[in-house]
Amino acid sequence: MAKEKSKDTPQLRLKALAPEKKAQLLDPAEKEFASKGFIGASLNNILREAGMSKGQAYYYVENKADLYSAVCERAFHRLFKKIETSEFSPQTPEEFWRDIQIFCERLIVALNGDETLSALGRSVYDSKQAEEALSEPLSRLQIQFNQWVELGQLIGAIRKDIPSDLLQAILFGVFKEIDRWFATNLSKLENSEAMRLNALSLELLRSLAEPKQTSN
Amino acid sequence: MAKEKSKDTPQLRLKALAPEKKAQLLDPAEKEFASKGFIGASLNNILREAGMSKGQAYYYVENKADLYSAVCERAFHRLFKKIETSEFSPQTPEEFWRDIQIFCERLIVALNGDETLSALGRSVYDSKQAEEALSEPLSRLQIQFNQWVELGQLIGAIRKDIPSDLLQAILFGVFKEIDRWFATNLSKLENSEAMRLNALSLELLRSLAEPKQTSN
DNA sequence: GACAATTTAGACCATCGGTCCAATCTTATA
DNA sequence: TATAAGATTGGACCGATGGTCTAAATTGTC
Repeated sequence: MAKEKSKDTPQLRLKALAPEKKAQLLDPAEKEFASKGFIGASLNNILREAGMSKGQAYYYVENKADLYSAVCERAFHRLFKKIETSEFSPQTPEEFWRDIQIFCERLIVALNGDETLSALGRSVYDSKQAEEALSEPLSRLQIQFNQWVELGQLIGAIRKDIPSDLLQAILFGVFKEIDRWFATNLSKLENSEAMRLNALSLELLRSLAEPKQTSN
Repeated sequence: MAKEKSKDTPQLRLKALAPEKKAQLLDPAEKEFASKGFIGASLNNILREAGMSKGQAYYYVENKADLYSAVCERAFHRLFKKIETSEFSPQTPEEFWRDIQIFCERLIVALNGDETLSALGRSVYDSKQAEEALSEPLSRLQIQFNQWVELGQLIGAIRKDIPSDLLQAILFGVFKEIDRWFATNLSKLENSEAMRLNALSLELLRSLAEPKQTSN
């Protein structure tokens, strides 16, 4: 008794599931979430598409938010496998910002090559609920981000006069708006103009984060 | 026949409604939207609270989004009556940014004095749907904002190397994140620190919007 | 082959925003 | 004042939503 097989939570059961069966649920879910957003996505639709009964799905997933989270985690891994982050250990502000630039470029390339992925990414902004559903993976991302910021501060690439979570929020906010703007306006843009704005955007982020020249 | 009394749309009927009856619907609605957000708010709840039947409510309001919009418009007027915008015709960048600062200070004071109002304001970020529901008043706001930006560009207070809608989105985004951060962190802050960060935030916005020193 | 544990199907639930129309209440006209 | 026409209201009803529950089917074990 009490075999402790520990498959007693939906999340663990999902993790232990055969890949093709996992995909049977997550693939249609990803398509639906990416195209309709978190709130607009219909669970019933997804299940119909997946050919799966409610009882079955809810055996592997806690609720809609949990399904969304699972979908996003999978997509997230897919993205990071594409980016294959190289080592990141800059010694000077110049190196720091060069590395950041390289990372951003890779990110952009990766996202451009996978429309579903980037649509899914943008779906985070669909609603508070979507953001809450991803609070766990997002906070992991934030920790990573924080390490970068701390490193940047250590070598003088990033200002110290703003609470780091506020700075972080601002940078994320700017990044988000730029991302959104490009997502809706890229098609109308000359290629050269697009590249100019791209470079400019990064400079904008940099100018926000850099220490003010006066002191510090 | 065809008397053209023109009360044939819910919006017009609502506008023509006796103030106290209008309040009977909008007051509970405002409370609900402010505390639960656009999506979380329950129409049935609001109607129960208002002591109003569905048929009645839908006679004065097109749908949930329309009700939300009406609530926000009313709150918006309330806010602007508090701010009483003075004339705005700066001649130099210094004057421009001073005026902006004055405006921001008034805005902050006004919002601090009305928690429901600021909660309602923040509810715009609840979801895409909320934003869409307010697209009309928001676009009016944007026109106003654009005029400021154009004026600022004319007198050299605002950069011209970024498409103005992108710049606008970025500034709004930063403003939003700062607002959010203060909303959740203000209580933990020393008063002097709060004031320092407040001034710093404005400088941040300014540094984003100002022309780069090198050229124009 | 028998027993226990895991897995599945899908009826069922409350609630949601929204529709509809018969009943009532106002108003204008004759 | 009687009546017809319009404005207003109540609330039953609708399809769809995310979520629950349980009896049955399947699988694993000895």
